[in-house]
Amino acid sequence: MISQATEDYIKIIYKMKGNGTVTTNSIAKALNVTSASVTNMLKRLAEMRLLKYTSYKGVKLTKAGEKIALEVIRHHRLIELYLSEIMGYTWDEVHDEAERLEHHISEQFEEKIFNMLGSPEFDPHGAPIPSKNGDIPKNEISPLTDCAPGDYVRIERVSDADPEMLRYLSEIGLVLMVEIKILSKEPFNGPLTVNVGGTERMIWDEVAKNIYVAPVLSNDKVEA
Amino acid sequence: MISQATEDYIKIIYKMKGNGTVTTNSIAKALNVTSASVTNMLKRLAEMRLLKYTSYKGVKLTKAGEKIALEVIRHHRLIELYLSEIMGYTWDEVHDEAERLEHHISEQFEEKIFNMLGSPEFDPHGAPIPSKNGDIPKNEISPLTDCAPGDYVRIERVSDADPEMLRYLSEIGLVLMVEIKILSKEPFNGPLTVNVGGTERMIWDEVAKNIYVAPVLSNDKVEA
DNA sequence: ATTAATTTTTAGGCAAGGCTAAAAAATAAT
DNA sequence: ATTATTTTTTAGCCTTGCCTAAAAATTAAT
Repeated sequence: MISQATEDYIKIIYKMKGNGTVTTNSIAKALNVTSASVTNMLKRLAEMRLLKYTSYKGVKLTKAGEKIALEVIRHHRLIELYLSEIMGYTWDEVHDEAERLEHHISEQFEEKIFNMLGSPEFDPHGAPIPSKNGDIPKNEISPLTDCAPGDYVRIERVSDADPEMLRYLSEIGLVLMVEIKILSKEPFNGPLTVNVGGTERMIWDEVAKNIYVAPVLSNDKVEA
Repeated sequence: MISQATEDYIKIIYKMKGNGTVTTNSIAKALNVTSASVTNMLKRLAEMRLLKYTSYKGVKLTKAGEKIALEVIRHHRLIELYLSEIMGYTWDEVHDEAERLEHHISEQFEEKIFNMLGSPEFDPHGAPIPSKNGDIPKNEISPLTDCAPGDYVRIERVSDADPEMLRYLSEIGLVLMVEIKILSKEPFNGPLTVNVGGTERMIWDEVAKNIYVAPVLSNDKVEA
């Protein structure tokens, strides 16, 4: 049996591999443990052949490790969607519940909710749900912070990490699939002003960082 | 935070208090650990004031311990019912899944499924679901083994421990709420013959032990 | 009432997964 | 090219929960 701690380490390492080298320190921060604990654990995970670990250098998941990461992430996102779609959770409530349950559901449970949800590809925050064999649904998105005045975009994904932030976002109407128009943008990571459903809103960096968008073609149908 | 091991010990102790003294050995057998491990754990649980423990004598849950037991059992039975009613599990599949999940759902999750199920009182095997404040729904049932020829009874509860047994029982039509007539019973724990939906069946001790029934009044409505 | 059998506890260990404090390595700054 | 700083690793310790083997207590049997 594979422990919860193991799954947590593997998952976080998988998630961090996007932004540069995965260091002992960064793992420690992400998991809220000391670096010493991380070094210790990395050695054991390397023993189990879930990752390659070279002292002082860094860490890289093996195929086996990546498989586990994707399974856990699949669980997490399916559960989030299930809680939201079937059980009436709001999108700020699903993360914490999923974070625990992801380690404890059976394959059967996974299959059942996958079918009940109609083979979904994205979770309530727009994150892709890895398929059973590890494929990740693609969608072309870019950070809201990269937008320029005049852009007309649709919100395709938000970070699920901070419930407070999610509540704030729904309050001001920034939910998935909403289309917004960028009105202005200040330099040096300054705030954007956008039009959301007729209302003008200001979105500063700390908020914008959590939002990913895709361009909307003004006359979708015609150009498709 | 209260560990899974703790919950498992407390739950099993609670369940065993019905049949006489709860001994170190009986706990060990039920949990599939050594007696030495049990002694060790009991000392720690006593420290936590979840039970009273006197060496060589026995063990008794405190109010606090009992509260935990009831919470875990409530979780277990609500989850079993949810899996069966909402997710389409069969009654032999629910126990194992519930056994894991019972330790990891939130209060919110508990409340949601409780409401989705319409404030249920019994799980798919007829076991009572303790209420939030620890009350246990009563129903008057007796072991099938206590029946006498001529009795006309309804199956009100079955043990959920053995999936194989549960599959067998459904196969021969012995499911909850089914009414059966006792045709004969051999002495010395010998087999019973019963009439189940028109078919005559033989039920021997090992099977009958798992079944609990309540008498059916031949003309319910009139006598009620 | 002893002896025999059973049950329970003690003693000592082990693996997971944390921690702190100190040492060592790598990186940055003069 | 040293010195200073930051990062990482070692070393040693702790708790939880499990184990085995031996000792002690209890219960059963003569």
